[in-house]
Amino acid sequence: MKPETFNFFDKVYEVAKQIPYGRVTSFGAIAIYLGAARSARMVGYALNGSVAQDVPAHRVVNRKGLLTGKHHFEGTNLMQQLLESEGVAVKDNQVQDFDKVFWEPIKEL
DNA sequence: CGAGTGACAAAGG
DNA sequence: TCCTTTGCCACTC
Repeated sequence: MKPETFNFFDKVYEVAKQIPYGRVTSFGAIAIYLGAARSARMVGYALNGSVAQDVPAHRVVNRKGLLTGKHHFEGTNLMQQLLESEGVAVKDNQVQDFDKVFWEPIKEL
């Protein structure tokens, strides 16, 4: 694997994999950590293949704590169930105590 | 290589 | 924090 292969997408996967249990992060936080704060959309775009990358994409939500990408999961409430199983309170597709479970790769990494 | 696209974010109302 | 508009930028075709 050459460094050139380690692109934006791959970095997103690496960061997402490092999200601690019971914690969530936002697309913007990951984007900033990757040095592309304005490419937050790409983070979500990359996570499209997160399932194939064994990435817990259910821990990645938008900056409001909303499970914007639940539509990309199998079921309609799978994403929420996964988070609740990890101890993250989710209500109406929105993460409760978002500021408490928020995990910033910038600080942690 | 140009046009379209998107799991967002920030700014304005 | 709600709704709308704008910007952005990496990826795909």
